[in-house]
Amino acid sequence: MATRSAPSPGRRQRRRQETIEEVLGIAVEIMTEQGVAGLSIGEIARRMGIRPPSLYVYFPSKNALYDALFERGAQSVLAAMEATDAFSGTDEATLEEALLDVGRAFVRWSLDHPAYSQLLWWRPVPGFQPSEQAYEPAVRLTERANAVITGLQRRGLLRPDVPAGQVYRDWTVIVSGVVSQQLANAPGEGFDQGRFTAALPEMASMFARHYGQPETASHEEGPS
Amino acid sequence: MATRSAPSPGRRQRRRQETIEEVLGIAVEIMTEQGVAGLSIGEIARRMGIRPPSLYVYFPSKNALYDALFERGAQSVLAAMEATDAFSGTDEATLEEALLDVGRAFVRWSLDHPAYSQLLWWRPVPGFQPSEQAYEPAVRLTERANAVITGLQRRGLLRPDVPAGQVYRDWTVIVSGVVSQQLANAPGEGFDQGRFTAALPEMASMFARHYGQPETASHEEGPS
DNA sequence: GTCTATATGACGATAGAC
DNA sequence: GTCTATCGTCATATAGAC
Repeated sequence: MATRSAPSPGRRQRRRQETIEEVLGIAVEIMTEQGVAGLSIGEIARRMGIRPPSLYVYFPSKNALYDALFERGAQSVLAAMEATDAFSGTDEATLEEALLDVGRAFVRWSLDHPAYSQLLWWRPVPGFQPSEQAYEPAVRLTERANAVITGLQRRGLLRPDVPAGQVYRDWTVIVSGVVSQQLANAPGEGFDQGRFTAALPEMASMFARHYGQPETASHEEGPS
Repeated sequence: MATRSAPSPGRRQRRRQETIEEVLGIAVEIMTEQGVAGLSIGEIARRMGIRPPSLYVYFPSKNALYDALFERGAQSVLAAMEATDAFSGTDEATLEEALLDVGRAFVRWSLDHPAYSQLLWWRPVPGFQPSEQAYEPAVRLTERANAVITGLQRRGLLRPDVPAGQVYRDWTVIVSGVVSQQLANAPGEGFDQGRFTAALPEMASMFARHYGQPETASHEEGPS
């Protein structure tokens, strides 16, 4: 009898990866519509035209699926932040500009990806804890953001009497407050129309006045 | 045969109310342990020593239970805020003191009631929308908080060129940012040990400097 | 009025046929 | 790799004992 020739390992793996991507994409769709906790294996299978057990070939459990989604989201926000001027080495911006730059990028990403935001920044899934691997991009983001603050400090743009960690913490509080208020109270408004995102510029101005180095320009403070 | 005399309506209703309170208390316990979405009718019944269907005598559905919890939580936070100096008429505080007072009270309540906080400020339950009745205390809280800002404005403690609504929005952003960061990243630390709650005083100071009326004391500006 | 007993359908998950 | 069959648990609903 005729035997179908086996597909090459490369092709099989590529096809498998395509299916995994399809699952993740549909999962994000469902989470966006129903909330993160509203995701169900059955609904994914229904939309893919397969039976629920078939999904267990790609993900051993629902939490493993959440883990893959967490990692994907963390990579996405990290990439979005790396693309900002403030994150890419050449920063000639003022303190206020740099703060507004990173704040805007973070808030914009969060509102553009509300499902990922809920999964990453809140804990809506009872039993789920992200694995170390899934969390790693988020750790890198924290490190990079801290490095930005340290860079501002090195350039003399920050008050010397305040530790960089405090500046990081406080700007993080403000930015996450904007995200949290906008997502909770008016998630449909988006970044450009958001009544809370509109607070960002004034917040950056206030923050820069408070934590910025007053007067003294930072250029050429070498020995006279 | 002996017939048990029927309990008086008053007694019956009191007993019913006690049971409802017990259900709500246990529900809060479970939500605190497992997260808001982790609440289940079966677990409540198990802890009460009854069968799940018995609970439907008191609540017609799980969402009705969430609704009662929402209302209870909203009443609780409203009461906590009403107890602050800033909310109770006699406010002789400075702008910074008043802001810190309300911010501290709100953050403290939120950290003391993490389950209610998730239910009230985020939307962790897929199908649930609070009823108007359940939401009413939250509306009152917003009105009262806005009135506090207006009162500060009337006393001349706020910059006249900034609308009161903006001051309300921005202080809300900061306070909710503290809550969100503390609950998401270190929920066990509590108010007094919290690494993010520690940011509140400096935030109030920064905020008061930025939005406060500079110099000019507000006392006796009548005709000379 | 309050409970138990019981049933339905959805869910996450596993075993095994093909 | 996908299916059917099945399990245990969940929210929910109804019937009926007491």
